[in-house]
Amino acid sequence: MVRLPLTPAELERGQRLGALLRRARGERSMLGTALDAGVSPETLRKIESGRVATPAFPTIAAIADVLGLSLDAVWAEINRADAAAPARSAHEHHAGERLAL
Amino acid sequence: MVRLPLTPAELERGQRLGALLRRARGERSMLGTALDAGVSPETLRKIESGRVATPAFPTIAAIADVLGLSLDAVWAEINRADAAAPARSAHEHHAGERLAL
DNA sequence: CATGACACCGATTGTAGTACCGGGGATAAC
DNA sequence: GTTATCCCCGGTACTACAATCGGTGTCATG
Repeated sequence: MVRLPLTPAELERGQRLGALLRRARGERSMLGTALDAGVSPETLRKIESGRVATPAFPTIAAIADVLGLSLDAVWAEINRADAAAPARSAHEHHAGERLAL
Repeated sequence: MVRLPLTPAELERGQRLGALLRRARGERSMLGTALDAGVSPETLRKIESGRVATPAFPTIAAIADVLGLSLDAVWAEINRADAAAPARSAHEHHAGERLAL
């Protein structure tokens, strides 16, 4: 394979990521949030709607920064319900447990 | 534009990200680290060598997880020397200051 | 010397992220 | 009715990532 299609588990994690960001945005406008984060409003909308499952690290970091979210907390949260679905490697042994800051 | 080419600032940030990860890996083998994180060894090598400037959020999160790194600390660190280079939006006002958990 | 394991590199392939362009709907103000 | 703002959506375009396949070099071991 050259670029593995996203697994169902990754797609669901993308959904949780989007829902988390939308919740954290609260009353703020999507447009202003996107501009403050330095990303396109369409990009933010696609991430929030879960249509972009694995966004770039700087993109999520910038958005989390604007929303006052901890990246570690975000990562831990969206992996909460992911235990039963092995990602792509048989080496997967314990993901989401070394999050202490 | 449709998909802006990476800016020099983003490329340099990618270099810092790679250097940081390589430093954090220490004596551990690149192969084992990549497999533990569930990513391809080539992918980890490209990230560490700075040839992939904006990796996916889950990719960096998985690697940081294996290395015991805080994502917030990583993001803050690689943005340290980035103040003089405006990213892509004039809205950029203060990046890397809301990292408290 | 040969073998194996590890790191590095160049080239290639295919999917996916980012962003722009319209258009649509809903609300509120003038 | 018009204007404005905000959110949502489908389609499109271009770049970048993720991964595989060879090949090269090194170092340790047999």
